[in-house]
Amino acid sequence: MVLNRRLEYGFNGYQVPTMPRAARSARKRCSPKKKVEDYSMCAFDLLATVAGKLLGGKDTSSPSINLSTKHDQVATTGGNSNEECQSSQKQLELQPYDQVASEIVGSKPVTSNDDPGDYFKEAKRAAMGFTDIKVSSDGPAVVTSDKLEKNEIGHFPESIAVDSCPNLKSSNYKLDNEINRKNVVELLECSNAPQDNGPGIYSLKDQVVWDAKPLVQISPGSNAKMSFDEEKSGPCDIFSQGKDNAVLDGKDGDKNSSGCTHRSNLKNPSSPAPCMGDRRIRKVLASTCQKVSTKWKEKLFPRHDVDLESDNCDKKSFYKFQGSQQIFPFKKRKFFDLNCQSNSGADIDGDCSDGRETPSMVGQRSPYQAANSNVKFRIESFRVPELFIEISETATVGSLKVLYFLLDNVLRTVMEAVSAILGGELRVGVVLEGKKVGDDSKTLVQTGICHGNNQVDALGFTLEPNSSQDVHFATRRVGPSVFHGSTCHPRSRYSHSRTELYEGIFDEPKGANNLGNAAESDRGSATSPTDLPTKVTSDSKALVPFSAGNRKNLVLVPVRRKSKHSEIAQRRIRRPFSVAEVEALVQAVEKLGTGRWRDVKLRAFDSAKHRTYVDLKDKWKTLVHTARISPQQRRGEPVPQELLDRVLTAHAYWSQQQAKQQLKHQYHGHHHHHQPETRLLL
DNA sequence: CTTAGGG
DNA sequence: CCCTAAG
Repeated sequence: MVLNRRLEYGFNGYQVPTMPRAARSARKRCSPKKKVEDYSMCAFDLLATVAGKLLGGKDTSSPSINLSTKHDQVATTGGNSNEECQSSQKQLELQPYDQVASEIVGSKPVTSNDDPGDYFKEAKRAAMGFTDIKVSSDGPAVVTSDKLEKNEIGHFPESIAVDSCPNLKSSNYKLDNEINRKNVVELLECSNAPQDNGPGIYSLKDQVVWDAKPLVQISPGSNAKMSFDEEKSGPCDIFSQGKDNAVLDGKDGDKNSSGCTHRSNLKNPSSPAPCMGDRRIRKVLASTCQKVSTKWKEKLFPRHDVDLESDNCDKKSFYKFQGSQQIFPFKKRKFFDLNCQSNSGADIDGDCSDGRETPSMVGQRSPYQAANSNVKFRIESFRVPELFIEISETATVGSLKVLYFLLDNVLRTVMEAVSAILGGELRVGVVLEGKKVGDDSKTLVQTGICHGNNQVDALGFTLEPNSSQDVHFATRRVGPSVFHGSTCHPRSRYSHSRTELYEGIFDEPKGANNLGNAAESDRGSATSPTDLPTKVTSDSKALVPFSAGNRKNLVLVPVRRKSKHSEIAQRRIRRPFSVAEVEALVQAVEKLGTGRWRDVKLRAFDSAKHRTYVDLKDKWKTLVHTARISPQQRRGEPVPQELLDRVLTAHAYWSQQQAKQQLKHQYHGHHHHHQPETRLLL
């Protein structure tokens, strides 16, 4: 028995802060709405990119970067700040892809006969687009999680400082301390609302961060100064604010970007972060992302005339760098396909089966330091997308803030996700009608799973951490995710049928159809994303992104879904109404009218779980429209004219009734109004 | 939760 | 189909 259903993935429980309503509406006009998961996914994507960039290095020897968070004040003073690596720091380590691949796929072939746990684990991982990621939380690192736990705020409560190499003059790099930062986000939000140039600064988030298009590149190799010294200015300019104008002085012996041969054995936490030259963040206009970059530039530096092209010498080295590295096609597309699930399902095909490409470890590493926490984890393999961030050499601190914000967010998201997802073993649970099916030895029949359709609908899977050492994650961070509906049992090996998992295959009831009998999946009780929780709910551990005087900056807020089945909303698959359904609908409406969709639903589609009253209402709407247009303009399965005629008739009738009712009310409301209601009934 | 409409 | 303001 095979029940293909769509699986939904996401960073359970995490939401990306939303922007103010006003900004939202503005943005709405320009870009399609995105859902929380999209942001999360994108964040992940971006992070992958950034991390890859940071971690990458042609010398795949042992590139690694340190991601550490400090609890203490992040006094980014002098190169000294690098005392960093305390025992508790995060370490990302890149390792040859193949090695990992074999570990994931090879050594643990997942077949239907194997432990479902592995199966889902892989599926989940794949869905996350990190098939090739591996995290090991061994070593002294693990210990650190405790600290995090203690922290009320959550894992990465405090700001993560994107620390630069020692070369960077701390005096100028006050991003962290001096800027009374209202937090980048806040700045963004406040400063935004600029003239109505549309989305305003928010587009930054959208374009740069979440779109995951290549936009940011961090090129550690050069010591260019941040440039972009913006002119002061414009209202939209959030970068030129008072002291924020300090210009980063990235001076130092610059090595050409490609040349950073850094040594540092990042693996050794105690050793100062190797700084390959200065860390420079600059804008890059990769041909592939030119458009985006431009956009970004426009948004961030509205009036800046900086000519990216003429971005001096660095440009040269930059391109060199770029060229030398292998751009890894991050199958973003695929990534999203998995998540967004095409309705037709046709879009998803074998292409996904090649989930593993050779990771290109490219780029140069730079000390990348996050502040505050002490959890360590290691990424042994990382898929590197294309390119990213870019900031000029003379950008002001203000602009840095933006970058900071971006990176911070991304990093956090990734770290969280990685930790949560890969930090521990995952356990698969089977849930039937809300109850867990504990006995794995029972047969499907015994548990009733293979029975009626109802059972099937009630079948779900949970994926939850199983690591005792990561209780923290298990309890708070990762709400059990639920794969709503799925195959009764994993079939075939994952590597080949992976895509099948993602397909929400819905076998349309052909021909004679049962308006509702068919086992039809339903998106389930997906909870709709809520807006940014700016408040802490005692049990959700959500954070207050920013509060005055609080350095803690924005973070992804863990949100506990009300539903135990924490799923991320996903657009339902399209299920065209069959003629039979239309027939049923028409009949019901003829009887009940057009204002009682609830009743219509109960009357004619009670058993069709996937047809909500709203759906029925919408269908009626389209039916009316269809009936009014010429047959040539109609699409889809043709609806008998007879039915369409009835639709028009019924529609006319009930519309009249409705008008009648309204008039009646009006009449009663205004006793002086004596217009005979019948007058309009003609 | 339902309606009613716009997207 | 989705999203939501309204009721």
